[in-house]
Amino acid sequence: MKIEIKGVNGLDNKEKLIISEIKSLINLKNMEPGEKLPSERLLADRLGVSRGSIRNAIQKLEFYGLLKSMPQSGTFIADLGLTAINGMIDQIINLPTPDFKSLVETRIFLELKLVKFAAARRTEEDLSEIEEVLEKYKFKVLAGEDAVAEDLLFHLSIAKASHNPSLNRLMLSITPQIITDFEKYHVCKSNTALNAIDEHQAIVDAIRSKDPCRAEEKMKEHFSVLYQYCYETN
Amino acid sequence: MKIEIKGVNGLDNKEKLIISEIKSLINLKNMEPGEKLPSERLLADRLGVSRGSIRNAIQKLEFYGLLKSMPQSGTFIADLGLTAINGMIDQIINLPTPDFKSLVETRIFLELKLVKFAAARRTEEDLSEIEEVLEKYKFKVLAGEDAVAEDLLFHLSIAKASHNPSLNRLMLSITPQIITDFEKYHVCKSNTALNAIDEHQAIVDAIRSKDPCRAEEKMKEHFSVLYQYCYETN
DNA sequence: ATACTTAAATTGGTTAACCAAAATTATATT
DNA sequence: AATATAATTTTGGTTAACCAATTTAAGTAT
Repeated sequence: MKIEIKGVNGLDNKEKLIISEIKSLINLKNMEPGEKLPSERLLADRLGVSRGSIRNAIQKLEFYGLLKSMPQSGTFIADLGLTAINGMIDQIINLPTPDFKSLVETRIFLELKLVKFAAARRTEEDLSEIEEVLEKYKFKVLAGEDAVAEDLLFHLSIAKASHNPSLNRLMLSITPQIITDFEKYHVCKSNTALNAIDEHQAIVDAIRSKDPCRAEEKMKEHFSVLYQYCYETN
Repeated sequence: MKIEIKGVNGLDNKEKLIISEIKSLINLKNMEPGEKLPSERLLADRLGVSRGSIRNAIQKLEFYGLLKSMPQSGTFIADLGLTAINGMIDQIINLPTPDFKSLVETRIFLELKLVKFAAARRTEEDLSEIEEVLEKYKFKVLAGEDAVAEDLLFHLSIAKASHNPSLNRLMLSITPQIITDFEKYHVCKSNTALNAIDEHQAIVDAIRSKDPCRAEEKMKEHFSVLYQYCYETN
């Protein structure tokens, strides 16, 4: 039995409630940001839920950098000031689940930058890794087999070579959703197309030459079909 | 007692180990992606750790869209193919902790796009929300008070108006780290500067006029000092 | 044989008890 | 009185038992 993974991000109602309650408590106690949050036990008791639920909610807020748990010490609030904390939590709670178009838009935007950085900053090791992945991709395509995974790894290897962990992280987090949506909407049947090989090769050549502009240009060409799909419905 | 929140992202060694073991198990059993992961109990037993630790690791991978837990049913692997799963997990485990420069670079890159989208897509409601936040910012600055929080909320309100949840999410996740690093490195003392008011106002004007190019231009001006800081050390 | 019903087993989620490290308080020593 | 030391409390992390929904298997009537 297969199942669809969707709504990767986003919080369920219980998480939203607990996070909201935590926010209220921070305000109520007029806590100094940078100080400790009440202990998990106290929070659990105060909100009438288990510690596990509290820990789960804390982990979500840790992802956004608002909290940080220290073993045997406590959970600390980011030193942002109450106003900022409130504003951020409100936005986090109300953040809509990204739709397909947002994801595609983000991916194109991201990858055009990532490939520029990669061309500018790639090491010899990065380059050989990219080329290695490309070879595997070629092999699969020429064998007439499905090469979605190899295509994905090619793009991820470029993201890695960008040497910007922050952007790389975003790339990693939106990639699976895009891939699965792709297959759902049947947007891209060209993963096995032969011309994609040339496009990939052109990108690698630009990266090898350390030519950011050309790299971006070639990536844009590679995304042309996707680009149209994304903006024709505007 | 205050503490510094750092290394927001990134996994600790135990998490890395468990995730790595899960990867091995998926490969060992040659599991079909899209299918169920072994149950938490079985994983905990197999890896010699508690279910809680397994659940923690699963939640991390859920963030990257590789897994999805369904109540009373099981944890499902994203339908990406084994090769892709392996590649992604390897990259996730080895993802470096973003340094300050990466974050600043990402923020500038992000916000230049977010403000363009905001100018193109903002609703009347978005606009009045942005203007409201700006007024609060002005008030604080003119009163000679610290306005870091209000500055932050201004930028977040623009991010929201971009109507791209995916980019907005990234913006939210890097913001606290940047703010705290700012104060640490003393990069920007100009948060209370009067000229920042004019810069913010110019950005809002462009958004009101639905002029994406001008919005981006004004945002670039607003970031000029930061921009220099980010790239002068190149 | 097939379709339907029912009972047992499995699952992720929840709760409560336990652990070791850290922080705090109390005590002793100079 | 100030400082160092030891006992106690508090903390996040871990483990184990429990719950309800789901899934699977067995049973039964058609």
